[in-house]
Amino acid sequence: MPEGLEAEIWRTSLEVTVGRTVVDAWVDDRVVPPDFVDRITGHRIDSVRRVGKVVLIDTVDGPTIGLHFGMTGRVIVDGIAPIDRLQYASARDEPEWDRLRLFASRRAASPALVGPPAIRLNDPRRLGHVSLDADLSALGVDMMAVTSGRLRAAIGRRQPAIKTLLLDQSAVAGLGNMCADEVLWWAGIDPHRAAATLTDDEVRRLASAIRRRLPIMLRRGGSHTGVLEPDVRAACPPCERDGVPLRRDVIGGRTAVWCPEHQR
DNA sequence: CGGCATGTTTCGCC
DNA sequence: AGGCGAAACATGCC
Repeated sequence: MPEGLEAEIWRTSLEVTVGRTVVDAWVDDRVVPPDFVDRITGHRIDSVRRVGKVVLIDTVDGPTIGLHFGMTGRVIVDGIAPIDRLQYASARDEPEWDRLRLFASRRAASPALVGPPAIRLNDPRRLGHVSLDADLSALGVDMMAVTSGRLRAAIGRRQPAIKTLLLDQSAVAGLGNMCADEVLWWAGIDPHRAAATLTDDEVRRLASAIRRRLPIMLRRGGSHTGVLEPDVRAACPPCERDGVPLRRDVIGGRTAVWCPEHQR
């Protein structure tokens, strides 16, 4: 999926739908609960939230819709895609990739007045899904609420590589593969390091990198706007900090890009 | 054509 | 029991 930053961008763009009433929905029932249309039709959108990488749409006296994006899911609001192209997904907008279409109106249900969908979830690979009243209690501290203390608590005595821990949504919710590499680069920590071996100072640096860099990447448009942007990840040029060639290693089944000179 | 991809879940093996 | 890695999922792109 898109990472938490993309979810946050979509959450913001979905705010224009607050106050509208869902008058109809179309679903791909392979990734949407079978009773979705019945349960959601007629309910007014109350608020839009983000938890980790999940966008939540609360309805008045109805269920909370959860949008889970998988690797290639994206949101289109009133025909506008806030993120036109995901790095590793298609630039095309194929209606057949729609998994959810929500039709909404500012009045109570009157299908005759309904135009194009207010909200579309478009996902070529179909690794995403839609939930109703999902249980998100297993998620760890949200990426935007990380502090050194909370990060230290999330690490505990856990021995997996720190890169793996940052991707574990039950430890820290919202970081994905690109942001995890990015904050480790800024913190100067080798992604292979066993999480529990990080010193207090290293945990502080990591928490600080998360707090400082995420808002910057959010402003720039998402997870792909860091030092380790996609071109850099693919080519592994010299590190912009110290000139030593970047390296690629598979850690926890995911490609990690890092600098062997300043990340220790 | 082969390999890889901003992710999550499941399965089998220590 | 618990942790870890590989595989599976599904499809487009380079």
